[in-house]
Amino acid sequence: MVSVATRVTIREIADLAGVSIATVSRVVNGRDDVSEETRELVQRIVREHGYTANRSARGLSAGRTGLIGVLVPLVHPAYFSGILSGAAEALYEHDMRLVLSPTRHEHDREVGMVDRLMHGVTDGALLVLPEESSDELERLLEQGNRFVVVDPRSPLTGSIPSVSAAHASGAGQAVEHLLGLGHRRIAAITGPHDWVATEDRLRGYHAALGSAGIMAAPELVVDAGQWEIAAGVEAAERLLSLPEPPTAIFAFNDNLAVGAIRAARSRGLSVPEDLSVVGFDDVEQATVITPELTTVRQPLEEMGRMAVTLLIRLLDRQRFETLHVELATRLVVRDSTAPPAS
Amino acid sequence: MVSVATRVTIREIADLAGVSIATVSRVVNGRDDVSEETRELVQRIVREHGYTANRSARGLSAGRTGLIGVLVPLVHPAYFSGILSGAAEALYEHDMRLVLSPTRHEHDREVGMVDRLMHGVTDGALLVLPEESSDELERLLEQGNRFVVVDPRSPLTGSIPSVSAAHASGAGQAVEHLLGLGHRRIAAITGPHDWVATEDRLRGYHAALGSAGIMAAPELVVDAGQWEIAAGVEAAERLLSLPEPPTAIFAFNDNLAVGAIRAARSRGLSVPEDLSVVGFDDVEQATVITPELTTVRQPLEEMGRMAVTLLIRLLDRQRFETLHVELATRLVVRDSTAPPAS
DNA sequence: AGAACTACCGGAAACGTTTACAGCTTCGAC
DNA sequence: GTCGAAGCTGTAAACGTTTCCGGTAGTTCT
Repeated sequence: MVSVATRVTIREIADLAGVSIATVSRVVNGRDDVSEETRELVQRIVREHGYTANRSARGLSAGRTGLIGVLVPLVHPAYFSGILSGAAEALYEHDMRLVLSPTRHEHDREVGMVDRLMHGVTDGALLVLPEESSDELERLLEQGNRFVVVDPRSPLTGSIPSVSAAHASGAGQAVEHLLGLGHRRIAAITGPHDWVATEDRLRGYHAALGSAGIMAAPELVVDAGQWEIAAGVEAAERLLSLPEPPTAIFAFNDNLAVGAIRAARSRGLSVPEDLSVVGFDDVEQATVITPELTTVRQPLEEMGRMAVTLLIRLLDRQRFETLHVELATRLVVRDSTAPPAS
Repeated sequence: MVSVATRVTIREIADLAGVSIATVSRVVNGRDDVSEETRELVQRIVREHGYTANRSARGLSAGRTGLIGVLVPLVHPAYFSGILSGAAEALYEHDMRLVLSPTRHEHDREVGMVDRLMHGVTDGALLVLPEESSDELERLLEQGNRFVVVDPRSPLTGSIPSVSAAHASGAGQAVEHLLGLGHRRIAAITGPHDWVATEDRLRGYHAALGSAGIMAAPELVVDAGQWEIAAGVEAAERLLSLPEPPTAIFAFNDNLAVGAIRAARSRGLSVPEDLSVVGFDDVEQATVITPELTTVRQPLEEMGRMAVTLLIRLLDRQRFETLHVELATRLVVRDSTAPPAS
């Protein structure tokens, strides 16, 4: 019963096949300088014994571990799970694995973590919503670390590879949808103003209004300052107590939209009859609340997959041509929007 | 710009400190057979150069990689993210890392994955909600794999270490709460009947009713067969169209509870005035819906942490006396419950 | 004063791979 | 019939640690 389970090594496979370990290694790694019959023989033995190369040994010898670190703030579960699952799946297809490193709140730890993570543990990393400044990231890159930023929080300088969603275009779609329904007084509840997501969505909002020939009223744009429900409630209350309140609110994420709906309800307004609300993100909760939320879907899984693709390319060839990828967003129309009351 | 960034090795630290690599290794690993002054000298140099042991090398040499795998079905994001973040944090405190392996739908892959994961990659694993039968798990254990099961889906036989939530006690609390409000016709919407979670919660439900001297009416227990919202809607509709409908529903998870609320609302019943609803899990969504859901909180983070504790004990060969840990659940009273209409 | 510890440290062998290099065939061309 | 090239394979040197084993110096005991 004490099967100590000492795993089968390349040595044993080699002996069994009557070849050298070098040959086994070549077969396992798909090199092409092996004769067809040797290859088949070795492959059969490998299969029969369920041999897989010891990753530590491979890591030591070849300098690549097949592990990718993912630094992600666990505070946004609904958001990060999409990215993670996309990334994990894409990595799996390359026989690589994902090492999860939750970046808690403490900033100072973060930059050191990338560093530590890389050393002898992972070949590269995905940084999701990093706190780091562009400068710090640039420095990491120059030190030879290989990573891709997913959904940068601050604008990035040229050479840092990144994947993000088409914030502006998504915001545009949202506003156009509301315009199409006949709304003219369309408010915006924005997130923290130093986030790329906020700035780009704001740009999209203004652009859409502008090309419909509408001047955005400054009092209709309120800064929630965060992404949480409570902030959404508060911002919406400000909007709804205006002398001439909006007939529609575009909230810059789903949480804020939920807050807006709550604020409306507590004033006796019903959504969407008296007020239309659009969110952004399309997290799971969007379909849980009533009415189900019209919102802009971020392609989270796809972002994860794309980030992996970029990173692997980065690791293979040393030079990286495509630096920044922006993935399309799409408006999902549900029940929280309708033509204005009048 | 081609700073190849060759990391500092133990060799260099040793040279710098004028000692052998063996001594550096001892210091770094906190062995006690090093003189105080040598230790301090080495520690200073290590700190100055930011040296960390290459994990691949350590893994090869010592047979331990400091990585543990977590097999988790990514289909339940709200649920797993709590466990993951608890586990990751606990691991971090032991300077270990978490390798994420999403177990998609394909069952056959799962058992092989544990196996593959262990070999030269991780020292052990956490299996969250495994599909495997107790027998298969037992076999894995005997092959020398070290793992802890988190929230077993099927009942486990003796020797498999596991962490789970106090399903029965939580269910009891929920029912007692409803009884305390004055409810007598309390229905249950159960999950898939072969899950431990379902069976235990059912046991708690019956026990609480029983000790209040109430015989559970069989027609008040309906099997949703899954954990999704749609199933909850359907089950609740069956309950509400009974000749003598319940005044309260205990749904076996939050999704089902959301479904129940929807079903009630679409019949013109309002929650909690006409119908009380209690959920189970306390996922993020519970606070998003209106009314906010009264529900039984599972200590997800704590489960993750505890699983790590158990696993690390298992790896250290400190023989483990406690095989199965059950963590307490706690009723969180919010707005979806109230005294019956009378 | 010698023996027996103890505390500390270094040498060197492992750990399981990858890969540069060299060696052996075989074959076509001259 | 020799030469070079091409195709295949084996040898052995890395990769960066941990840890066993042995050695030296100092200390205590008898």
